[in-house]
Amino acid sequence: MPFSLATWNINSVRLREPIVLKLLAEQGPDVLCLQECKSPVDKIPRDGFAAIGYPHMVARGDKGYNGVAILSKTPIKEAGDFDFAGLGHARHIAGRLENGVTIHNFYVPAGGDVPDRDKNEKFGQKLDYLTDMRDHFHAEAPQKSILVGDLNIAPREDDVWSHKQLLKVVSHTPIEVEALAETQDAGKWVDITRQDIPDGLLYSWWSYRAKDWDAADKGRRLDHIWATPDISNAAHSSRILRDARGWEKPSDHAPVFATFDL
DNA sequence: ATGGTAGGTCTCCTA
Repeated sequence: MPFSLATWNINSVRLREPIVLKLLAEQGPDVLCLQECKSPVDKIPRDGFAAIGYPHMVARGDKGYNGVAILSKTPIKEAGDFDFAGLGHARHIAGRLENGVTIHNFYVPAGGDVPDRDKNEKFGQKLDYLTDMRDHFHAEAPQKSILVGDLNIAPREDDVWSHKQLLKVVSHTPIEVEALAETQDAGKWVDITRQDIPDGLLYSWWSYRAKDWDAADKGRRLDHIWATPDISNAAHSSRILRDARGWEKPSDHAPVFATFDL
């Protein structure tokens, strides 16, 4: 049975309920993973999602920050949540589908503006978060699993609009790229988006601060879909729905999709 | 080099 999933940093699920509904109605992924819901779990507008065919949800939430949720057409069971780096933030939720696939939904800390942990505590927290992710997946090899989310790192030169100009910009510094690679290696995670689309510029985020995000096109690929080797061959049809960045009251992220024949 | 926009919330913090 093929099943499709999408991951989307929604930047307030309550404010953007209309475009979440639009995405679900028009694209119909079986599973939608959201980050930056910025809502307590009991205030997520789940009735609206249920009404159009997504009655199942697992989620974690903080009051005004962070927050992750997995919406599903079919039943999904909670399968744990991590508090990496001991931040006490709602940045991860895992769910298990009836087909036995485990989905990890992450919102990795953005890391502040200065890429130096001595001058910027947030950057240290980001690196610590990635170290704990790495250690976890090293200690316990994930199987039949998909890891998605806003990982807040654009690893490849063609994942950013200018590799050279972003080398010292948080999200594309060599130390972050290395930390992400170590996390990926520790779980033997396969980057599904780049497995399907190996060549060319690919972005999932464009700053709100650009005058004309579409024309300037100064994007970064911060949002990822990874899978374990036992199911990575089943993946296909990856895409990024750039159109959604231009919708009414948009998120600054576009949703990333993949399909798995399982 | 700087400042630009957006969301949430006990007015500034986070991205």
